[in-house]
Amino acid sequence: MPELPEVETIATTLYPHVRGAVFTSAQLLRLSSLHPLSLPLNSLCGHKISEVGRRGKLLLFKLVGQADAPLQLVAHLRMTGRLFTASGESEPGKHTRCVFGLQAKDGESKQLFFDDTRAFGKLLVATQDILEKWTFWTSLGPEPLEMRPEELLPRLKGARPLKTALMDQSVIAGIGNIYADESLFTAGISPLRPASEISENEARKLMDAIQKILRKSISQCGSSIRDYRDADGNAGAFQNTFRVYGRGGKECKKCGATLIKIKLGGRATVYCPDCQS
DNA sequence: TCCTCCCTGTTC
DNA sequence: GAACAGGGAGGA
Repeated sequence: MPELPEVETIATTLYPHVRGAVFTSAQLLRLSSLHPLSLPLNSLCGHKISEVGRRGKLLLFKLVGQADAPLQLVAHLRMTGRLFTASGESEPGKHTRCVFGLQAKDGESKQLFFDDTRAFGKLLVATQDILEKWTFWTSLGPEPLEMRPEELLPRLKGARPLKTALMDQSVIAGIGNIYADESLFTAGISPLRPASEISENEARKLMDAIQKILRKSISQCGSSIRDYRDADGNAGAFQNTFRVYGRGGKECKKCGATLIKIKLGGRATVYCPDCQS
């Protein structure tokens, strides 16, 4: 499920395939895959891709048009969304939600596919004005890899569990279930601790852990659970180094205790009762 | 602030 | 044939 490291990997691997390409067509195969605030997909036609980036878990295509307001194509992949290119004329698959026609820099025709098995993902074509009407966008928290260690503590407010706060995209952008559990284990802090009761020292430790885990995962092209692949169809490798995520009931790799699995905010949560307090 | 719903494929 | 996976929207 694409979180920050996976989206970063997709942006990096997709960019060489689409750099300088111009949208020539857009076909939406499932209405609900388009965000309600979006302009029609075919407003992209004639626009050239200048950059592929990321903000939190959102994948951003920066576009250059003729005269009108600059557009961006924003993709939220949620659990099972995939973006990849194909050369020539490929047929949409069972789970293809959108197909774009592209004319590459060298004149070659390509396609950009948005596949999404569970159809939770969304595409959004937007001007800056539209983005500013999207409260999720305007309330996105800072990028964890650009935060200083002391920046986390003041953002951890309220009595809710620390893990719930970490997954709140307005607190810090890009962290989902996997990296929340893994970061908390690395920092040695229980996911159940009330967010507002974290000490300055613990918040620094947690920020360090988050950055370490995210960087390590990016260096291994992310984690592949079931569906995730980068734009070249390759799986990541970070799932092989999970210490708690998906390991409920198994032995803690550090102390041997049995890892506890609970539900927190409706999400599976795994932690070590001895290593995390 | 917490719960349910959205989706579909896989596992129990 | 039910439980589970899960980010975010929207409602209680």
